[in-house]
Amino acid sequence: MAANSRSGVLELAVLGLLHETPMHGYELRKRLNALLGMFRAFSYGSLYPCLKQLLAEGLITEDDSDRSTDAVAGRGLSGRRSKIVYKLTADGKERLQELLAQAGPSAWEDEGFGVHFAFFGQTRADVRLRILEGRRSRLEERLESVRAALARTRERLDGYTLELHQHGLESVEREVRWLNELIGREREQGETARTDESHGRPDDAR
Amino acid sequence: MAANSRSGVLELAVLGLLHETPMHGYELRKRLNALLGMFRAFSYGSLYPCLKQLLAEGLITEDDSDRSTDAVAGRGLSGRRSKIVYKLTADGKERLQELLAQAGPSAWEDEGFGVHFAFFGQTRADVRLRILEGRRSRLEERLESVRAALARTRERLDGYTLELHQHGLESVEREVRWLNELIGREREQGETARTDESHGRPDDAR
DNA sequence: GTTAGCATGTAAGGAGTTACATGATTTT
DNA sequence: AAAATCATGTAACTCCTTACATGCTAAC
Repeated sequence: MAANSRSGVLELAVLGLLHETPMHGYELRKRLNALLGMFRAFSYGSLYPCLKQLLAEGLITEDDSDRSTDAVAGRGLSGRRSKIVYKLTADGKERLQELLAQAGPSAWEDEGFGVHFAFFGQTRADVRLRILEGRRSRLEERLESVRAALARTRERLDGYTLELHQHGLESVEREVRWLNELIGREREQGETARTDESHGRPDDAR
Repeated sequence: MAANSRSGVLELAVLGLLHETPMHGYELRKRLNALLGMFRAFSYGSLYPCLKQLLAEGLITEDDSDRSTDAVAGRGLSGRRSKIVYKLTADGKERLQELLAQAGPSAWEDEGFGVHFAFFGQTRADVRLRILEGRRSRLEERLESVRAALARTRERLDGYTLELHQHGLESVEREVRWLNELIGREREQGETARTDESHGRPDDAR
């Protein structure tokens, strides 16, 4: 059990992308930043060391399947190819499933949520729901504490500080509404699935 | 020129708060996190070393002005008081003005913007405007690149990824609208001030 | 008198960036 | 053949957090 901690976020993102299709590092980084859009961006300085480590742990391997195209550019036995295409190993796929099944704080805190959400397509329905609910209650906690702080200090705040807090609150409130919608949809889906599965319509727990 | 780089964000926040009123570290941290609300939070592990360094640079000093209350708790000549109240020195005030006058990337990138905005009350009007405009164009760049990436890859995205990008885009668009409003107000104010100045009443150079 | 919270600090380390170094490939 | 951009990698450094260590002070 080489219980390893390699940031979590990057690992999940890399494994998730490589699961869809094998790629080399340079392309991986571009796809990564396109996928994460507004939420995050990684540099080569973090991506390559991560790949190196995943390789060392046997979660990914160099993909030699389409040598044909690379053989020309390859440098025989002497050294490195100019492109190194990585793909998941069986262990890597297992690890990915493990990461996708985690519905803890790492999945709903600011750093992790975007990445986990981006791979919801590969995530089990019940895990999706728990992550969405986890994030929602996390945000609601934050709302409460900021509202309380605001109420306490309202008088002695200048206009700009007030404006900042107002905008912050509204942003988070907006995200909560978004989450509510998503959660609603997930529950509907869940019910439909369960109904289809049984026949008429039994009950809906919750 | 001991051209020093101590993160910027924390330094500004500490100097800004201490300029309003002297405080000890523990209280400073609470005020800091209340002030920054949703945007950031600092732990003691970063605050105390920062205070230590600011002290070493002579930007802040221990404030012995209200000994009266502390004298009881103070431990005579032998050692530490239980509370260490810090205040700005003349150098510290100068440094604060320097930081508040900076209208560069550090002021409009994600990490810095919130803090700079929180101290807009102490910032010159022209600097405020440049920071707001800088942030706006930064966000617009981001919007463009994400929209472009979205247009390129729209077909092969699953629903969740699309949803994530959509929400991200809308959040940023919302912030841009907010900035537009603020910029509009700033310009109005600027004009009013200039009009007043040019004939009616003299000026108030802050 | 003991728990809870105020108050200060340090050491180790996590997570990532910047800047650099190097070379291959494509475009102009 | 020069310039751009693709591609891989490393070393040093930044900024911050966690966990620990310590003691005071107020409340119950």
